[in-house]
Amino acid sequence: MVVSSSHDLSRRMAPIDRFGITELVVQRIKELLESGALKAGSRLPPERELAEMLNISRPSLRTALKALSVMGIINAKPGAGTFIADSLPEVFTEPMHFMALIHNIDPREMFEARRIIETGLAELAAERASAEDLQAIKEQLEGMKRAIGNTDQFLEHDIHFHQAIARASGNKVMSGVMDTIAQLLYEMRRQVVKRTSDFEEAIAWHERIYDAIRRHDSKRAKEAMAGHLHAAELTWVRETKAKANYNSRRSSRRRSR
Amino acid sequence: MVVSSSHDLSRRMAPIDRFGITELVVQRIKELLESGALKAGSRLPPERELAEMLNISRPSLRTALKALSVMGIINAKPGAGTFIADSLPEVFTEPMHFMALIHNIDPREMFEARRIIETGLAELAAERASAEDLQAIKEQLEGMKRAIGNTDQFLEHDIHFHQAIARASGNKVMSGVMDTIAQLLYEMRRQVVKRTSDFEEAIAWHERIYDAIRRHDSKRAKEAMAGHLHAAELTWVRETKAKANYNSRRSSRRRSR
DNA sequence: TATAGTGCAATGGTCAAACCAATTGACAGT
DNA sequence: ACTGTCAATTGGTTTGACCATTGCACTATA
Repeated sequence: MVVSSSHDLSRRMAPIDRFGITELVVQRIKELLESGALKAGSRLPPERELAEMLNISRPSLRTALKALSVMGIINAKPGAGTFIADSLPEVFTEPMHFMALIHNIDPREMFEARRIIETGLAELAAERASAEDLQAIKEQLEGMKRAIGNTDQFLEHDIHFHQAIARASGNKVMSGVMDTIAQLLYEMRRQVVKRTSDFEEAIAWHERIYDAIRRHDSKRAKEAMAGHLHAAELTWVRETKAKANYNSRRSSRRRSR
Repeated sequence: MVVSSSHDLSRRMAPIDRFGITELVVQRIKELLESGALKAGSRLPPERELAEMLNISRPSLRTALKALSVMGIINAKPGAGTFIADSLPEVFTEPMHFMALIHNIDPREMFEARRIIETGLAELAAERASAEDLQAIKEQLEGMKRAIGNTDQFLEHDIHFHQAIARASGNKVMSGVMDTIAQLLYEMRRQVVKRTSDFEEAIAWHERIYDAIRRHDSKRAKEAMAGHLHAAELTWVRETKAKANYNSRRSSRRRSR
């Protein structure tokens, strides 16, 4: 009776090692990426083999892989295999979504974040934009002009315009964050309002931004971007309030029946 | 033959219908958060019940939950239950790690991102910092002074100093991104060098930043933060090069045996 | 009565085996 | 040379069981 817990104790001696098997697999993938054994576009071994290699069951491995898949790190195709994502355009989207939902992020806060990030990006883009970068930005600008009257198509080019600037900045981290925030704002906007009328004003701002970047005038590029985003935020607030008034009028009318 | 592809085309118009069950569960959780049925700290139903509610198997549900767990959205405790995270300090860490690994992100790029974000945060903090915010920042500054000579402890206060400023800015999105980048940079730094000697210089910069924020001088706060980060980057480059030289000397010595 | 110990139930964690579904690629027929 | 077909490969899902940890109520004891 007295001696009973000898091996129990030795098992308790390593309590901090308590990582889930999933986290260990994720860590392992990281190491493989770091060592160069895996890189963008690489095909992972089939799940059954990989599970055997790691000496874990296939469901356990799948759990970890699915977690990476949800984050957009890997893509799995039945019949083909599982691949490391070639580019990571949406790594921050899910986390950002949940952050916004759980913390009740004010859209103003996101506009503020976008202002800081995109003014910085515009500044960098003006310093570094190559001929190809400028061409890409210009194409989106002209796409916007052609899309006057078509709100969806216009917004599409609008997004791509800002993405082109972000890419021209040469900073992948910043451009990834920017892209996520912008995407989220456009989603919210689309939920609030379907039609927007200020095509000309938006184009004028974008013209100014493009022109400044083309001349490698970082100071002007920064100012133009700041002005544009300020105007965009005002527009958004106006649209939202209109919608809110409309809704409250509807609901009060409904209540008064 | 001429008419054939009518419905084929219409089927190609909606290729995104391919959702896995995992993504549907994640989507469902999002909806529950949006509707207010779940909020920060909420306890989810036990897996067995939840699986039955959603009419899916428990492993399938678990896969989705584990994905959220890896992202830091939920915490699961055996015997207790699964809970929505009360705060989300680390939502961006995993995605950022993988982005850095896959895209071979240059540390200079991260310093650049940090410069843009933190100068913006310092500016906002100077405008908005409350008495409590200032107190929190000051405490970390004094902690740094007490920790002179103890690199690890010093860096700890250094991180918290910047986090305190981020919180004072009132912008959770930006502060989350900043925190992730800073964390990653400190990790890299810790791998490269164990001892740093410029305690006094670092403290001088932090003093300037704190002072500017305390006086609500946003322009000076911004400049001080920019100067500090510039100096920090130079230090990092110097340390890295020293380590690289040391390594290359070692390896060439090894080769010449 | 209060407190500490003990055991049971609830809950998350893992595994095994089997089957389904989609894709790919080789093979046969034209 | 082209095209349709079928089988092998591979990811997707389920069922069922068992283990490990925690929480809590119950009980024995001071």
